[in-house]
Amino acid sequence: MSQVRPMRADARRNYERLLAAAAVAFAEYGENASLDDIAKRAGVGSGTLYRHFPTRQALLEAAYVDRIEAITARADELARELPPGEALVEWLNELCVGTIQVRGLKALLGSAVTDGSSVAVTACGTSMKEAAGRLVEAAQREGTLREDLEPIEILRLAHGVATASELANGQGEHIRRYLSLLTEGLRP
Amino acid sequence: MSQVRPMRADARRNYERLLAAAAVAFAEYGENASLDDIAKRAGVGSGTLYRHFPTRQALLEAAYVDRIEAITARADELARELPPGEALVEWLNELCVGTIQVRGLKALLGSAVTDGSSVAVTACGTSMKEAAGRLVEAAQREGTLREDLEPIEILRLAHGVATASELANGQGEHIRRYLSLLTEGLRP
DNA sequence: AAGGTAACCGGGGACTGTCTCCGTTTAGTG
DNA sequence: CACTAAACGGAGACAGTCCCCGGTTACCTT
Repeated sequence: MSQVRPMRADARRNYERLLAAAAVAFAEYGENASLDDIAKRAGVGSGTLYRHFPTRQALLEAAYVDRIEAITARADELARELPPGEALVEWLNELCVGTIQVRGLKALLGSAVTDGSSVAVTACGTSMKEAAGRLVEAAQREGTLREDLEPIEILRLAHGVATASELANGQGEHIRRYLSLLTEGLRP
Repeated sequence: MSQVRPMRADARRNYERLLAAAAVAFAEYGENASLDDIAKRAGVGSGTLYRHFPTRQALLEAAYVDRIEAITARADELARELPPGEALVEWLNELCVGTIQVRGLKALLGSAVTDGSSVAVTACGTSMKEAAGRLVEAAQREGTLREDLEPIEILRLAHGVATASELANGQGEHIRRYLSLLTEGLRP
């Protein structure tokens, strides 16, 4: 029932070009890069862009799937290398760093963990939740993480930490500090 | 040396109208409300708007000064009613609620605690920092708050909590929970 | 190999928003 | 009342989003 027919050659070519151009543009100008400009860079008309990617979100997600995959893969890598609690914290740290440094990624990850967000981002949203879920469960089993925390809550809190750190200086220099404030609490 | 001459009557009138229209528009459409539309609602030309408020930030701040004042005043009120530690937490909770519920306020408060933000928001930024400073210092003296925390860091973290809570469902229902996760830490 | 057709392309154009410029109006003064 | 500096306002230049549809082309079929 799904579209059995493969993409026509020119369609696929333009799709790839758009993706490449989008990655460059989002990295340079952030999530609000001009879509028409992206189309121009890719050497296609804006109509073509909007046909392949109906929304900015769709393009954003497509341009960053590989990076999302890298992040989720990193979760399992850390799980093998470190004790559960440390693995989780380290992963959250790297996640926050990526969120801030890769312009445009923040918007994507944000809507990925937003309740009731569009269907378009469900794909990367669920894989992030699964990756977080494995680390969270392991840490809870180990006894270094509260039992009542959902994986998605951890992701949201990480997003909050990234936001707070971003306010500090735009770079991610305060991530480790704010992350440890979160894990340790604010009491002496 | 400052401008001794008072505003011309028509100027003041338009200024007030713009402020009122801005408050309505920001509340309705959020921080990205159309500025030309605000001018139209106020019954003035867009040139007049831009003359009185050169940037969106300037208008945003002017429209919400009273609310900022209410928030800072609330800090002292809570300081009188509750023990320092509880006063701080309660204030942060109310701050987060306001941040989320009053559309447009988030952007303002965000740039108010951003390092190296424009001079335009310094006014409300410093009064927020002072209000937070009083609560923070009292709590630290009481021994219920880490010594190494700066007031502005608390404000940034509160912004992060508001962001995380906003991701959950758009309303502020998770604020109390995320705030207590922050104060208590993530360990069991 | 040629031809038919569904899929695809591209950019023109309508729309919305930002922000400036400058001719016109008006409040306040003497 | 007249004069002037201050303030007004809206047209218009510019940029971005997104749709629409006449023209093109890749991929079948025979």
